[in-house]
Amino acid sequence: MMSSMTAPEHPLRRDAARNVERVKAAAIDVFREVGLQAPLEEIARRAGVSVGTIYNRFGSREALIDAVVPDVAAAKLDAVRRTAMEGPDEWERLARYLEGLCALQAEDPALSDVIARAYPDGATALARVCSASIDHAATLIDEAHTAGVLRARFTAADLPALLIANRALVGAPQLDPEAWRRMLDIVLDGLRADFGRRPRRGR
Amino acid sequence: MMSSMTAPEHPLRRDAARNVERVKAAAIDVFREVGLQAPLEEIARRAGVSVGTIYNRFGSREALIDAVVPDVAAAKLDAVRRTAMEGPDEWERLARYLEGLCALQAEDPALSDVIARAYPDGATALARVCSASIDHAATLIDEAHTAGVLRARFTAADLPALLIANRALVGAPQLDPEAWRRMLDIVLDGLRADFGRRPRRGR
DNA sequence: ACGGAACTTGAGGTATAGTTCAGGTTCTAC
DNA sequence: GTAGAACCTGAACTATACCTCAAGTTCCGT
Repeated sequence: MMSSMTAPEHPLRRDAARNVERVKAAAIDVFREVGLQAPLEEIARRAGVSVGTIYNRFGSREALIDAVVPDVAAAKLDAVRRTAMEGPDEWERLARYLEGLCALQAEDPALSDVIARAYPDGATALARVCSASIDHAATLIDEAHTAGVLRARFTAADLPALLIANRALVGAPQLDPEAWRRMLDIVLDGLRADFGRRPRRGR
Repeated sequence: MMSSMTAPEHPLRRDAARNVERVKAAAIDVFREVGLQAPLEEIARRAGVSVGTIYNRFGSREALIDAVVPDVAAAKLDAVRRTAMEGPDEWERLARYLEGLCALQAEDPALSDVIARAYPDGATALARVCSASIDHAATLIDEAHTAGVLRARFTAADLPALLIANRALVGAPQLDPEAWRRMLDIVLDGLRADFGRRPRRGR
């Protein structure tokens, strides 16, 4: 259950504390369903409080996101990380990590936004969680380069593009829900070190 | 210059005709600058008329788009097609066509929407132009398959995903303006027929 | 040069969503 | 049991953008 560690500024009145929990729970649900830009009205409705209460308790959407998303995100990102690290070699670990991130995006709009860094600037706790994930990916990328299994031109700086692109795919209602996976397979093939391929770029 | 062939229903009054042209010109500009979801108010402002006039003359945003975008889109798509057809072989023609489409998306938000099929359903003339382009791509894909230079699993059905993903890249202000090109290079490498690559998918 | 059809205007109504705050309610310490 | 702080509510205001229509303006044939 894990007590939600928001510093006990001045002990909240009991009803207020209860509302905070209700709002958090509702926020998690709604964010998961529609993404981080979900209307606060909907969260309030779901929590059985008025919007005013959300502003009273959290101050802003950013703060609500920052109070609610980092824990969830960290847990899921960590699960992906752990799974990926079971890969037998540098390539497989990187590939599984990227695949894990993309799969997370496909199954959870909130995480899709998080992973593509589509969240308000003020969410600093969330930014921290995100950085950790990116750092980890950067490490995997380095290791893959060192092992010579990753195309040389691909760097950690190209990661956001991959995740932003995938966010568009998983969020496109017109596409087959598995479309992202086919694209990712193509990208992963493109990412492997070039086994005697002539470089493109005729002009 | 090419007279804009909108059937002369009942000959428009001179001032009205002039406004139609102004609105069209403004719409082309604004769509190019911000995409097909541009506020009609902005187009009206730019044309020096009121929104009412746009509705009077075109009836809806869809109709305005359909009156203005297909010509422009057809011309640009055709240019890309022609350039691509100069490629020396099946692969090069396909690669250049895809690259051309993506480059169009990068330089023109309106076309980015068109190419990713992000326009209202009612724009039937535009849909026709789009279909032509997709048909052409499908042909290039077929030919590449026949020539054995394209990974077997990639079909014309995967095209929209590529273009939707690229739209996200060219529209992401946080990314390097050349990021889409690096991703595309990776994808193109992934698209080439597998020269003795072990297939992925360990699990 | 004028009458009426054609055209334009822009304010107003709709809808979505954010954000605030005066006033009413509820809790809790005493 | 009650005072008063803490809390909550929801209407009100802001902003964006769509779409409409009554009233006013412009054009053009005669």
